Amino acid sequence: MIKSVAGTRDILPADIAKWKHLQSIVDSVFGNFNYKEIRTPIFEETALFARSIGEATDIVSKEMYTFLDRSGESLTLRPEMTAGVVRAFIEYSLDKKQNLNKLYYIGPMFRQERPQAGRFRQFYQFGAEALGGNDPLLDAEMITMAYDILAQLGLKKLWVKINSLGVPSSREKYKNILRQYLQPYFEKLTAESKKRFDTNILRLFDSKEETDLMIMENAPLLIEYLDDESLEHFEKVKQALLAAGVPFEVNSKLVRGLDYYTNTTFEIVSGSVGSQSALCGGGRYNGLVKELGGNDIPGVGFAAGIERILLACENEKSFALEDEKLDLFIVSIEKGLENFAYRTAIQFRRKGLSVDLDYLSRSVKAQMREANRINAKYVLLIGGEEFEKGEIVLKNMINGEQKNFAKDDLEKIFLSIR
RNA sequence: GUGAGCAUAGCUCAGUUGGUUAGAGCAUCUGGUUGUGGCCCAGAAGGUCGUGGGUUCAAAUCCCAUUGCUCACCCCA
Repeated sequence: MIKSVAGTRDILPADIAKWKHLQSIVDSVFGNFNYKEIRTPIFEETALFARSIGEATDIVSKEMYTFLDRSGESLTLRPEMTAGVVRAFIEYSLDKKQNLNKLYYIGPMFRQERPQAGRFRQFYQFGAEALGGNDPLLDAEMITMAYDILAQLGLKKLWVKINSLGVPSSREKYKNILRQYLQPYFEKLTAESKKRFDTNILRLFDSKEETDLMIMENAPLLIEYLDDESLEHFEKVKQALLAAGVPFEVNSKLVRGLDYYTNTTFEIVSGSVGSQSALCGGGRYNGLVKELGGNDIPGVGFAAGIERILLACENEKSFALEDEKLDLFIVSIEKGLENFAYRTAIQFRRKGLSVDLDYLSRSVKAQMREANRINAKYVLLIGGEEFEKGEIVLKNMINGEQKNFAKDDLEKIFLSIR
């Protein structure tokens, strides 16, 4: 048997309602904040991701689905969406059409990692990008939208963590200070952390090893080395979040793995999923548009993992959806009525009712069971004595009441169903 | 890439120290008087016990290999 590829999954009809529910909340919240949807290709030139996300990041160095197409060009299935959105933004000079572009997206992303709870190789994200503004209100707006969407899904166990990474120059200065602090302890670090010392020294803060944690206990914090402007920006973000009533905690150890972040970074974690607890993450990326060949335009954005969010919703039973109902099921009491049944079904369907009928030549009892199984609100019984008299029977499946109608008086039947 | 655990019916799982035709619940299907659902009752169908090898008189059960899945590390959404 051929099965779906590891780390990919099918969303079966039984699960679709949950996805649509989430999507409708996403559309409405982003719409209320005046964000416009953008759709970009699922694959891009490999160089786009290498330049934006960062050559040395895990995503680029070992997780991308990269392939050569038939002309020999290196293409990559998008591992995240910001790069593609910024590419489109530059390609179509969206900054010339309006000063501030507020965009959102929803769709599949691809990363070749080991699957585990809340982590897939094809996974869905929604997210937003605001390009063209450096206002801290926009940073706060991102966090607020993400929080509102999760809250509207009924999630409770949420923690919003925010931090500021400052501008690249102050961050580099700080990294040197951190290196100096760690130098004497280097030999005591775990093997994993020794590696991080070179690749991404900030990550040492979220090591899970006791010995590393003890060493990091007294390490200097980035926030103490922020330039005044970054500090002021961060302060305004916090004020705006307070104004919006979004609970948050400053976590000066919060580091995000993508190279392009500047100033604000944030993450919302859930206590209701496994160890992959970050439901969404994002931050400001003021150098990215320029890095990708555009003008020097600031940006801020976030992405959220839909599978993780739905997992949290499931575990918290955060929302319940009504069973789907069918307006009408048509039961044929005897054979030979196929054309009448079919024509009737089509007429009601074209009037906007959801209608189904038996395609398997089943007994009346089996047809009734089927009507019940699929939650039909009404059943139309055709055939038998009534049919010979020119009548058909409409049965209300909620209260069991039956009513006869002239078989060609579909308008009246339609009105009593609606 | 590293580590651990688990593979029995469509789904969730039982299966005693290896011992007859491998079970249950749910779901499915058929019946319970001619043409009427839900609840109830009766019955049916459905499994080469992941795959391959080995030990044994005898393997779902023990051993080895292999594949798949799950969870965790790394990292991230």
